[in-house]
Amino acid sequence: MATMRDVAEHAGVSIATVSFVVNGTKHVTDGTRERVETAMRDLGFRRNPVGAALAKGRTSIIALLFPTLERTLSHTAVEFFTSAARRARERGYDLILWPIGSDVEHIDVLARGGLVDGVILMEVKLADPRVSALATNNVPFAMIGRTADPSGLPYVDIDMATSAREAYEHLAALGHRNIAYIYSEGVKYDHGADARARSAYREVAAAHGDPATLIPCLEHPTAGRELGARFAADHPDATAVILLNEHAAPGFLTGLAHAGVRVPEDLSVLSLGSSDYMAAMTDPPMSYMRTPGPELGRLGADAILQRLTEPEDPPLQELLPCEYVPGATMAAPRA
Amino acid sequence: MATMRDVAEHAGVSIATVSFVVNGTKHVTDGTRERVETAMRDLGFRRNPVGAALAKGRTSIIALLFPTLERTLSHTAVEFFTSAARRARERGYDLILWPIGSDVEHIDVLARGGLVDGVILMEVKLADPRVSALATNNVPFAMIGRTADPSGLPYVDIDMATSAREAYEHLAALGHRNIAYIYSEGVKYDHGADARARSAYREVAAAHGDPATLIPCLEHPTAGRELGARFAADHPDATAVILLNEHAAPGFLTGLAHAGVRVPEDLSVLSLGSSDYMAAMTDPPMSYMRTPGPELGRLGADAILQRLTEPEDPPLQELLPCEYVPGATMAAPRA
DNA sequence: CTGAAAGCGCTTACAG
DNA sequence: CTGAAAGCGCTTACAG
Repeated sequence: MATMRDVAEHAGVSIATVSFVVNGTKHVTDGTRERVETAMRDLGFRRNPVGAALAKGRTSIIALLFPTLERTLSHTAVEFFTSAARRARERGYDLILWPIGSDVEHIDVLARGGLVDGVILMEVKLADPRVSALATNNVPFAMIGRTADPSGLPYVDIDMATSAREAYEHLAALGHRNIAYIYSEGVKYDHGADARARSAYREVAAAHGDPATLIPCLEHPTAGRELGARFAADHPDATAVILLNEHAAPGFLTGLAHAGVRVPEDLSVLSLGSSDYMAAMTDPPMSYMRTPGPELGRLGADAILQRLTEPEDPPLQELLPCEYVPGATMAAPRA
Repeated sequence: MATMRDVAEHAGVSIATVSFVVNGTKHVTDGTRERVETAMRDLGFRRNPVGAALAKGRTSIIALLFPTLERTLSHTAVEFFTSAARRARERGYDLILWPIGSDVEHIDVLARGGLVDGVILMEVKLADPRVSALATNNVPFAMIGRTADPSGLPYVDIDMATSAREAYEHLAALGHRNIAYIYSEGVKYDHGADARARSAYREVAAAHGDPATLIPCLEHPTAGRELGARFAADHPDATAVILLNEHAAPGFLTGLAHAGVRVPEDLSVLSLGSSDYMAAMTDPPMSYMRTPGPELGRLGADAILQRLTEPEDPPLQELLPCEYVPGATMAAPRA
C-alpha cells in the first residue's frame, strides 16, 4: 500500500505538501496540487487513518457503548443508534456500535488512547460504574439516559417521570382508578428509565388515592403471553395497565385474548416507551407513549460532539418526554 | 496520560522492557517486572492502542458492516451481530458494528490502513460493489451472505434455496397446491437471500406443477396488515403462503383476521427466515423456518479470523439451512 | 535478561 | 507556497 512518502517521491514534493493536499490543510499551488493528485491516483494512495490518529491525537470516531451481549438491542435502541450515526456523519464523525457491557476493564482500555475520540453510553444505570471509569480516565462521554445524579454531566434522556405520569393521567381521565404497572424483570433494578418510571407511577397513583400494583415480566413475547393469560385471575380489580416492556407487549395482548379478556372493553392497555413499529405489531394496534428515539439519538450525538469541539461550554442536558399516540387499546372502564 | 516512556523512567528501565511486561512478549525477571508493574499502577498507565496499532500493523478489531442507515437492523440481524461479537471476543478480537452502506468510498477508507484488521459484510447483494472494493484494497473480509459467484471467497450463508424448498414441501405435504410467496418490497432486487429464495420457490412450484404467485410487501407491520386485509380478495385461490418478510409477518396475520380469514383453517402461513422471538409475536404463534442466526454469526467470525490467522488456508465456506419449527399457522387445505 | 535505536504513517509548528 | 524535521506512542529485530 502506497504511503505519503511514496506519493511525495512520485510527485517530487515533500510529504508535508502531500499532507496539505490530502487534508486541504494549507493552500498549495494548482500545479503542485495536480502533480500530487496524479501521483495519488497512480499509486492508489489512501491515507492511513492510524498514522493520522497517532499524529493528531484523534480519530473522528465516536463509539456508542451498548451491552448487546447482556441485553438485546431493541427496535427502539436501533432507532437511537441509527439516528445518532446519521447525525455524527453530518458533522464529520463516524459512529460505531461497540458491544461492551459493564466490563469496566474493557471500557477504559478501549476508550482511552484515542482509538475513539469519545463515547456515548446507553442503558445507563442509576449508579453506573462505567461513568466513573470514563470520568477517571478523562474520556469524553455523553449519556443517553442518566445516572441518579447527572449534574455537570452531558446527557439526553427520556423524561420518564413525566411520561409515566402522563400515561397514568390519560387512563385516569377515562375513569380508571385501578391501574396496574408492568415492568421488565431481569433488568438491573437500578436501570435509570425503569426506576424513574416506577417511582413516578407509585407517586401518581398515591396522589390519586389509587392502589399501585407492580408486576414484573421478562422481556420476551412468550413471557408477555403467559402474563396476559393469567392476568385477569391474578388482578381481577385492575381495569387498566401501563406497560414498560416493549418485547412483552404483543404477547401480553395475545395472552389476554386467549383468556377471554377483551381489550379495551375489559382492560385498557397503554404501552410506555414504544414505537410505531412495535405498536403496529399488535391487534388491536397499541395505544402508546412514543419514545423519542430519533430525536434523542441526534441529541446524543450533539452532546458528545459538543464535549469534543467546545469543551468549555456547559454540558448539554436535555430531557424529552414520550408523546401520547392513540391506538385502539384504551377505553373507559365498564360501569 | 502516562506513556510507556513515563513508566520506563519511573521504573528505571527501558521502554522495551515496559513493552515486554505489558504484552508478555518476552520473559522479564521477577524483580524487574514488579518494578514496572508498580510504576504502571502509580502512574495509572494504560497502553495506547493507536501507537500499538501503528507499530504492529494491526488492531485486533473486526468491523461488521451493516447498512443501518439504509435498512433497519432486524432482530435476526442483531442475533448475527451478537453471536459474532461473542465469538470474536473469545478469540481475542473486538467486533464493532460500523453502519456504512454501499458507499464504496467510505468503505475502503475505513477498512484499509489498519483501523480494523478485517471486516464482515452483511446484506450482501448478488453483485456487491463492496466486495470488489475490499478485494482491490486487499482488505481481509468474509461475508454473511454471498454474491452470485462467491467461489474462492470466504462466506457463511443461509441455504435459502434448500430452506425455501423445504418450506414449500412442508405445505405441499399437507395437500396445498396453490402456495403464494410474499417477499420484501423495496429491498434491492438482487439481495442474495431474497433472490435465491424466490428462484427456489419458482422452481419447486413448477416441479409440482403448481402456480407461482409472487407478492411484494414493504418491511413494516402496517404494510403486512394492509396486505392481509386484501389478501383473500386478491388471491382467492391461494390456500397457503410462504413469507420472507419478518417485519410484515405479524401485521399480515392481523390483517387476515380482520378480513375474516382464519389461520390456519382458511389459509396456512409459514414464515421463512424468522426467529423464536418474532414467531412468538403473532397470534396464533407462527410456524416458521428458523434462521440460524447465532450459528452463522459465530461462523462468520470464524471465517474472517481464519483469513487473518491462516491466510493460506482455503476460505471457510458454509451453508446452513433454516430449520422448520412448527407453530399453529399450518393445516391441510379445506376440502 | 535488558537496552539503544529504527520504524510504523502521519501532522504540524517552524523556517525560508 | 513549500520543505526539513520533530514527534505522536508504541513494537521489534538486533546487540550485548
